[in-house]
Amino acid sequence: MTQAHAQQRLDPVEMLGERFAAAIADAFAGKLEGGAVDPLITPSKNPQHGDYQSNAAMPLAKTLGMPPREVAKAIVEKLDLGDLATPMDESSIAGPGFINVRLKPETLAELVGELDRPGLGVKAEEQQTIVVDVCGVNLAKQMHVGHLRSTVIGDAMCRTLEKLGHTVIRQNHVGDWGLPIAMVVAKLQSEAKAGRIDLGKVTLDDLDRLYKVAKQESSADTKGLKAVERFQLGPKAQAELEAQVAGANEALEHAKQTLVKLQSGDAEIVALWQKLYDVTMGACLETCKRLQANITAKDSAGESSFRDQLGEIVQILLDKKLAEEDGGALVVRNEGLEPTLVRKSDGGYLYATTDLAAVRKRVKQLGADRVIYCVDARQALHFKQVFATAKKAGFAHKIGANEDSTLEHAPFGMVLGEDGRPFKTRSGENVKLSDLIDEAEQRAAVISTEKNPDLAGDERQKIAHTVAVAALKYADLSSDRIKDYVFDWDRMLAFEGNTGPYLLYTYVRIRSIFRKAEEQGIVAGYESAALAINEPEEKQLALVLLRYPATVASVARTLEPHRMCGYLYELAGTFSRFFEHCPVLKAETDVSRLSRLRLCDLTARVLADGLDCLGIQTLERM
RNA sequence: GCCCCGGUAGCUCAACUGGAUAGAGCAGCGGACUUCUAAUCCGCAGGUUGCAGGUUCGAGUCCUGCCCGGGGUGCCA
Repeated sequence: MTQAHAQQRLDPVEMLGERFAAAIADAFAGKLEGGAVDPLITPSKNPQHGDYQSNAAMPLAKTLGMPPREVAKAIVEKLDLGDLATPMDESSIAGPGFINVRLKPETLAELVGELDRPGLGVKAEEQQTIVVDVCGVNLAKQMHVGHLRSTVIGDAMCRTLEKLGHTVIRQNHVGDWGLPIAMVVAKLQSEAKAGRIDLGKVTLDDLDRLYKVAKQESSADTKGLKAVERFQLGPKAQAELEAQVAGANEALEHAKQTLVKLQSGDAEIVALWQKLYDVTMGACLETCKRLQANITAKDSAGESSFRDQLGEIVQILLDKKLAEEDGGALVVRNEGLEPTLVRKSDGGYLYATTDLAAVRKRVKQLGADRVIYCVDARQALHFKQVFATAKKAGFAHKIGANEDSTLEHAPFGMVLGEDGRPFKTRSGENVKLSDLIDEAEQRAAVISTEKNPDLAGDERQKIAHTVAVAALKYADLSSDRIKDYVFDWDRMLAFEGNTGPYLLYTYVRIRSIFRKAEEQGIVAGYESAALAINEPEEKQLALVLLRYPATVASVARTLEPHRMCGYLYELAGTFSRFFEHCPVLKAETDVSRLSRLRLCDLTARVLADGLDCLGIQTLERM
């Protein structure tokens, strides 16, 4: 038996699918046009209906013009499930034509045994090179909850894709270029010259503050001025606003000049920019590390790295007659979309231009078959425009490929506070990601002290960190990413419900069994013990375990990590019920004890592997 | 104005992309601990899936039109 064949036998859905497909082809030979019929096998929701079911009869009834139960009957008559399942007959058909299957206990044991391998049954897919846009920090800005989502969700996608054998390249598209950055550079320069800031000691907090000041200073209150003029609010108000507007225009002009210097490689300005870059990225990568997100310096690919290609990109668009002039600017028009601005009337480029260059690099240089953007949902229109334009311009065509690489936006919603408005501090500032992690750790330490006072201080700190990060990340991953989600400390750190801590706790309980088993000297030999799936709780556990490989695949397909969370939560719950009803160490027979130990071990490994897909680490104790 | 995304139990969320009686957790009520870590488990109660039509053997899921909320919308990124 080949490895591939051994793997193929693993998933009951596929195994049953093959048998059902054969039965359908046999039963309706000559009556069905065009290829194989999907046997529509799915695990049964309700154990009363069996373990698996085929829903194929109903849609077939339509094309065949027969009553669905007749179709089901004809399928069952031709069905050869061999020794996989208990015998099938008319009583296997229910409702409008569901065909219910119950696996034999021995078959179930064999399948679980096959799952119990190093890869846990996860099948390597046809290998692709996949570029994932993650994190997306901006220079001189603290990371906030928006970056948390891109980082955590993006990293989870990457890990899941890697688990399936793909080559994943993370790209942190750092916002490190353009007028806003030049504004901060200009401000940093003037502050340093005035002796108000020490360039050797500058922190991200300093830069964040300068950013806000600079932005404030260079945004002219022309609306205010117009209002004052229109409503004649007095010479004093008018003079103040005129001064503000004049000052802002001056600051803006200065920033533009700084940008020109930066672009032309002025040594002093470039050094200041480099300072900005180093300070920001140092803090960003440190935060990624604390979050156990696998994003490092080598993944950084800032907007600045495309600065010399923007003219060329636009030239290609012109050569291909895709870009046209409109009001002095250059736009690309795509069917059903707003025009995409790729060059301003003053000759400057826009973020669409940079993103087009990035698509080209990712596909042609990095060799991406699939490019995924884990970015805020508000960018949806922007990405539609970029993708459409990139495809027309040939930027999405991988060298030697037959078709364009897929470009996908995996959007996520906002993080809201308990009041339902964007998550901010009381004073209306964005919450710093590093502060968020600090607070999560403090809260986790308090809870840990309450629940398990015997732990040593340093172990508690370690546990608090792991639990805090798990709670924070899991909260972000466990609901459908497209929706906004409500940030709630108590809920994410709760040990009941669909939370990180609950899953960690389940894992810890299993590990505890093995410590105890070792103390009692009864741990040997469970790895290869015969599995005895007899009790209903054992059976349910086995059935849930078998769904793991398909779950990994579905997360990779849909880019929805919350499916993994839902699965792991169900696994943990099913295990807890098993654990409640089926004594392990005190099992009645040696055979049963070893079998259950093996189930425990397998469950722990699936939990750990699934959490690893999400970028969450496990613990031995908590 | 146009486009995109949401609307499911009092609250926070699921529902394997059209399948059987819409499921969890919290909050409420009632049970099970000299434990394999009770940070758990069992039970009760809680629903016109925003509204109205339509397609289908079957709709929370698909199509149309409304209502509510959020977001986006050529010279910021």
